[in-house]
Amino acid sequence: MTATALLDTDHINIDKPPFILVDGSYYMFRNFHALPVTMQTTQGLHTNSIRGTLNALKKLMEKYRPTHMAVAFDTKAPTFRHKLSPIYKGDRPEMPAELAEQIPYIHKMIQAMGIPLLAIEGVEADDIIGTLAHRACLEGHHVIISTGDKDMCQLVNPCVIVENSFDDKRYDIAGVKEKFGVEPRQIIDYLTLMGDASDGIKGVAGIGAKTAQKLLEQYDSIDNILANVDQLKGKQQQTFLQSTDSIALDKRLATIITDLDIVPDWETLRLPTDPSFNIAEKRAIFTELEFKSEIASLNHPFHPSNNGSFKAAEPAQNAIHNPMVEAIKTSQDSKNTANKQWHTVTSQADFDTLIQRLGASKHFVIDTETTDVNWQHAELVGLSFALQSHEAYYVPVAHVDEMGNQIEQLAREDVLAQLKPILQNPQIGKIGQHLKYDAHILANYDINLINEPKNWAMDTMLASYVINAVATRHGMDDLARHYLHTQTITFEDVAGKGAKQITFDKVPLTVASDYACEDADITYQLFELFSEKLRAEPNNAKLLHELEIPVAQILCQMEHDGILLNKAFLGELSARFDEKIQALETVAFAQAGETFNLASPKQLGEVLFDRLGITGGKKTKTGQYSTSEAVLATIDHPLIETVLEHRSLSKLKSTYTDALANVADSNDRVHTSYHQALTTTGRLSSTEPNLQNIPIRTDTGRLIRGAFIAPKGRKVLSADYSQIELRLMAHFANDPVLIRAFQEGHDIHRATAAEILGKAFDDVTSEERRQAKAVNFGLLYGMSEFGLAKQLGFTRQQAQDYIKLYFARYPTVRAYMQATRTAAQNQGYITTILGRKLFTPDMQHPNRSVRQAAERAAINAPLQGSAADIIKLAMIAVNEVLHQDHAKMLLQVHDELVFEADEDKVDEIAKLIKNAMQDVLSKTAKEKGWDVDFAVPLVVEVGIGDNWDEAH
DNA sequence: GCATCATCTTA
DNA sequence: GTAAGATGATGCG
Repeated sequence: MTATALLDTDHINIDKPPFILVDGSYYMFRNFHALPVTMQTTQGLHTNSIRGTLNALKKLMEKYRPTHMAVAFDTKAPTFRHKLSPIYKGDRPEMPAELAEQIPYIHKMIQAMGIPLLAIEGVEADDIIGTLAHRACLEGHHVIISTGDKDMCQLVNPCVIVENSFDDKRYDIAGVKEKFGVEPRQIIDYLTLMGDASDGIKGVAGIGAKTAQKLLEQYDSIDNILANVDQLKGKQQQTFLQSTDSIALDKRLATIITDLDIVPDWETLRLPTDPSFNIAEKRAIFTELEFKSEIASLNHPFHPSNNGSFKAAEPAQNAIHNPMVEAIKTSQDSKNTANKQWHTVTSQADFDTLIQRLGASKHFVIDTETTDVNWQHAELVGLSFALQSHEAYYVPVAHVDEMGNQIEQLAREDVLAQLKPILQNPQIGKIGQHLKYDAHILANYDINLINEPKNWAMDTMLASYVINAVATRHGMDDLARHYLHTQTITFEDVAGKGAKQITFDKVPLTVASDYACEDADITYQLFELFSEKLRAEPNNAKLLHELEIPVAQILCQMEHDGILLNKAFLGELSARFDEKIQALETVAFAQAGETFNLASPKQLGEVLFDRLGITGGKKTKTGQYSTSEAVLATIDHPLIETVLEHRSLSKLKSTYTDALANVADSNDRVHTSYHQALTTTGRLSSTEPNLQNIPIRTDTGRLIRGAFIAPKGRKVLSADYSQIELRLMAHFANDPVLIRAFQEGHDIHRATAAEILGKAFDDVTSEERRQAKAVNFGLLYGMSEFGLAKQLGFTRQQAQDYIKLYFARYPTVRAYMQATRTAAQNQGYITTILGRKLFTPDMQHPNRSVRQAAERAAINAPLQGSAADIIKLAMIAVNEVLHQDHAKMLLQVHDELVFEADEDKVDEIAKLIKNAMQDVLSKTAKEKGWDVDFAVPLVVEVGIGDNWDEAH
């Protein structure tokens, strides 16, 4: 019996929020198949179904603001339908393990959210929903059943609507008619006639959706069809007569029960109205699931980015939303439940106590919170501290309320004045995550954190990098996840992202304090963990304290100083380039016979290969024509030269002349950022702007280097290591021929050519030298004959022969390459000259090309990595001999250091630098306890000029 | 508004 | 063939 007959719908109050009944089992399955199975926590728990179910529930609650709700689930226990029919749902395959593991989490999550969950052993979710919908109707509620199961449409009546939040389709009475062509009350018969294999309903043979619809339109019900079976045609009549038994069974299977013996207690189906309800449980489960935005919602329930968090319905006119009060509740709660002691320090008395503890400590964590990731524009907003795990302090110094008004807090200058002696005292070690940034910020307030390497007890980012550069990225959130299995509150969680992001001073204080305290706390926990790891591997500790930390402090100084630009000159170049670019564009359009965007590879490809009919176009992996220089160079057409020149000038203008002028400060100095924990080999990288890829190869490009100058009375000085990676290869391979060539100071490429070709050194042609150079570089990059052939325009056979010849002359090099490969394969890492372990993933990868790429990287890693070690050490050595008043180290470009130096002392300074750099292994490394016996001389070439072009 | 692709710059 | 970062175009939301 369906509910309709019993209903008197006049008393239903549609102004009240509807009672929402959710088919939990449907959402669980549907989301599992709809969302990628790659959604997993770092622990490998699949979360696609959990995530999808959560989103569906949130969407429903947002939409209807219900006061009452229930989610029903099937259980594993057999139901009466199983007893009725042996095939009922019998064909269904075993539930995938990836889904099964999610079920307990889905249940736990729903319960944590305070949503009534109904799962009754031996009862199907459909029947629970049917019964509750029926009861709710009788009591005058408007009901929405959320499911994608069409069977449920039998429950639709004037007060029950079925809705699918997957496709947003709603079925009221008219909707059901439109979709199925029958009344909701006929759905059971409709299903019985046509059958439903997935539900074990056999149906009547030969009857599908269309016939079922037609029959029910004509006869209204199966009972009536059977009563008039004689009217049916021969075959159909036969089938019906034979099917009466199975029809009866199918009908029972298809009928959703609406009168189960369960009495809903409406109070137990009421949703909580307080967003902080169960917050600890919510936090716990979302943390375990690594649902960052959900955690953020808990921390900051009224943030604009938080549009999906659960907010229970309340009459709008009564709502007194006080974000601060709510935020305090949530953060208090989180502190208590996690058993953490996080404090916000706003009174002088509390701060005095903190200062006392900091001053008496051996070391502590410090972290600064600011208004900007770029230290040049950042304002200090607060500082957090940790002296032990699970305890942290946040001292706000420039927070404002949502109106932008100052809030009660200690004054920034007072706080900093009291901290300064402690922060500058190297006897009290500072611990931090990416301390270079904090050092920049504090320097802006005249506090010097880079006075001595010892002042930094640890930088957790650098420690992680030294321990294993590739296991994880080295941001704090990554480290917390990887090493502490903790999902932290991210900055985006508290401040939003993109255009809507707010600055940290506007984040409500309690939320900000939690975030900042967590950072300090996590950093302390990482410090303890990494200290342990570093004790186990003393060379890593040495790399951190004797190499990376001193380098970080030097980089801080270099970034702070910045290099002077000749902005007027850059402006001239821009104008000149622009003029030429315009002219080239006109020419290109004439040559192409049409106008198009020259900067668009897509349009250019179409013009060249489709319209001008040029053949030999190569496609990129996305299927469009490649128009890279290498491809265009093989084409003979006047348009090509124009395009290439246009491209080259556009590149120079947009990437260099325009961009550099834009990032210069008010004193015309540019401050790059060096990233010290990014590359897989130990190299630095440079961003905003990247000053490690300033042009030099072409004359036009090289002009840009002329814009890097020194102030009046100073010169630009450049010092670079000559052939450092090849020297390292000679050393590692211990190759007598190469070592002798370096010892005798020969041009190494010419010497290589002479050796391979069996010629006298002076008889080597420039073409032969070029080829030898390509092979030498190829070796450093783990070359294949294919790659070499491409580089030199050789056939594969020629390339193979050439390599063979090389290895015949340099057998030790071949042995070294093979030994590196083996080491990477067997131990999973290679080591650099200072013993840095560089892990080599994918050496056993089943995909051949991935594996070969890994092998090439493994061959290159000790060479590039050792060169990186050497120049880092050189920076330290040079810094020790340099007088800050007379010269500044400004740039590092992998094998080159760039300085500005007083003109009258520049020759003397050049000698100091050259010697410090050349002696870095024989002297500096040894002083710091690395025992390196380097077989070839390190040679440094120094240039001096009025700009970087002249100096190089 | 944001992510990805193709291209080009360096050591 | 190694290691990086920036740009404009393009396509998705």
